Amino acid sequence: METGDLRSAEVEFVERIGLMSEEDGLPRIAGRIMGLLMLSEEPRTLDDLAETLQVSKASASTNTRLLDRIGMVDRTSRPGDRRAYYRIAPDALERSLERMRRRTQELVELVEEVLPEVPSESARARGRLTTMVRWHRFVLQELTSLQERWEDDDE
Amino acid sequence: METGDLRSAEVEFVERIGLMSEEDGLPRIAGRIMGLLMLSEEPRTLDDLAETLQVSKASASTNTRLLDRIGMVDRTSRPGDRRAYYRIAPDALERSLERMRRRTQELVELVEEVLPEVPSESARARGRLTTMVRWHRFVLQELTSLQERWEDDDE
DNA sequence: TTGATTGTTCAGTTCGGACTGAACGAGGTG
DNA sequence: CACCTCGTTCAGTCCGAACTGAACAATCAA
Repeated sequence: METGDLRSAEVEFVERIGLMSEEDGLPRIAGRIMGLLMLSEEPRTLDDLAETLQVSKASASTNTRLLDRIGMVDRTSRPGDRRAYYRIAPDALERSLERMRRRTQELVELVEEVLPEVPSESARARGRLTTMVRWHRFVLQELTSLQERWEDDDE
Repeated sequence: METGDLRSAEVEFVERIGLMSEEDGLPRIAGRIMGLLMLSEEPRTLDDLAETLQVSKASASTNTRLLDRIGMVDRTSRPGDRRAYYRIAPDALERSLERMRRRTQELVELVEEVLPEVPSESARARGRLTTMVRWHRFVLQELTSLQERWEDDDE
């Protein structure tokens, strides 16, 4: 088990990723797990994660499951070993973008739903909302093409 | 003062924007203010916002100031009137993108700082981190070009 | 069977940000 | 001056998410 304490620069990195994740709406521990796994040469077990990050096994379990569910980490395994080994999902970056796209899409739908309710006398409001829809649709489309270009370029 | 209660579809919209903002790391009330101002034909005073949203004036004040600071709303004024009138900043959409760019930039710097600390034996980890930097740099650059294309296209 | 090992779930606590009431400051008006 | 109006700030409360300990599967081994 590749445990061992982290060096101070690594601790710092893990904490900063934890804080950034919080701003993203993920629990801090989930972020710390991501940070640690980014730095890890080998996948890590639940106990390893809990011990290295000094959090309870319950938290480690809850948060790895969360990260697994949203596709940010993968569970892997080894022959003759009952434990699960967690690693950063190979497509984690794409998943992040995917999450962003979904959020943008949600906003577009929300605005489109309210638009018919805004009286036609409210010309400024209607114009503003219409622009919002156009903008977010544009962003949505660009994010998709961006990803395609990356995938082409990456190989 | 263009007060008056909101219709139910509008209340629904305002609440949903409030919830989405929370996921973005903004207070719910800040989001509700954004939602309300999106729908408003005229700018609104602090008292108007507080009353319509049924929150304290203190909250309205704190959150309009927050939104003003991050450039999402504007304070406007009228002759012979001491009050401030708040509206969605005309460049609010660009500001959102700006915020996203800053966050991406921060992440790039963070990873670049930790990379030299990762031992050269950790080939997988180093490769992963390097790809992360490349990806986010790519996104950063694309977001900028995206905005330029929008601005050209918009006129 | 008993006893480890691994992981999940749940009840309860903790902690921090959001929100409010109230006091205050800064201007304006009579 | 006294008395508004408008807005900010601060101390304190409240609420909910995050986290933990402990109990509980489930699986394997002896």
